Amino acid sequence: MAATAGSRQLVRHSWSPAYREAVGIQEDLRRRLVLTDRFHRPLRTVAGADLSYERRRNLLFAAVLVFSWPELRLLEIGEEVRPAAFPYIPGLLTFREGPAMTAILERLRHWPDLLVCDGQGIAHPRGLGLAAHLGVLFDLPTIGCAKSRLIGKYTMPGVAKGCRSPLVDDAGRRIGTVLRTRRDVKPVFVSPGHRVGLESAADLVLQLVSRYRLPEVTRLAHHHVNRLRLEHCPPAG
DNA sequence: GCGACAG
DNA sequence: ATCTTGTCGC
Repeated sequence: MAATAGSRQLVRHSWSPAYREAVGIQEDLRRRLVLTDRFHRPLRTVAGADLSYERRRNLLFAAVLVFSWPELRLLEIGEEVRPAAFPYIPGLLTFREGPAMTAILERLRHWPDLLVCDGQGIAHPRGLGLAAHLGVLFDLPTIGCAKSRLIGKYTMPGVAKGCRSPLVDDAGRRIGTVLRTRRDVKPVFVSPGHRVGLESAADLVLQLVSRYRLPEVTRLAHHHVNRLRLEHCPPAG
């Protein structure tokens, strides 16, 4: 772990650690997490990040889309295409997706006030899912909005849009919110990343939702990486 | 040993 | 995440 000058990423570490080393990195970065609302300034821009994977060529297609807040006008698209250099291991997703995401963040011209990631925030075995991890590396306010559970217990929230129930860890501490973003549709799992409180994380995600299950910023990022993949890997070959 | 397991 | 065919509904 080292401090860095001349870049937005304030902390650096290996992106190809052995399992035990990766766990150590997460445990270390976890101590730097800020779990209350500490935005650098009032919200003016919000970004969404997502990634697509092409098996045959082992390629990752990542994108970060920056939008104005609250109008959600698209301001910038950051992209990165590169080989996957780390396998998917539950609990170590950041080591697979992190390199592409950090490369994009380093190049953005519009630095977002908030980043929403497709994955967990603190709802993670060591309290440092993808969103929390990226937040600490850049001291960037982040929220994790995952489509399924990694850890934690919960009761299913009501079927109406906006219904929520707490996500709780084994020690009984609250780690996130199971949020119904659309009537009768499977809820999302929201947890704070960095510099955002538990309640605010769910509130913000709900504000970012329109008529679909996922918040607009990650939904559009998802669309974008799929387009990006099709450009590089046309259906036929 | 078994079950669980973001993307 | 991807792969993969059909199916159901607005």
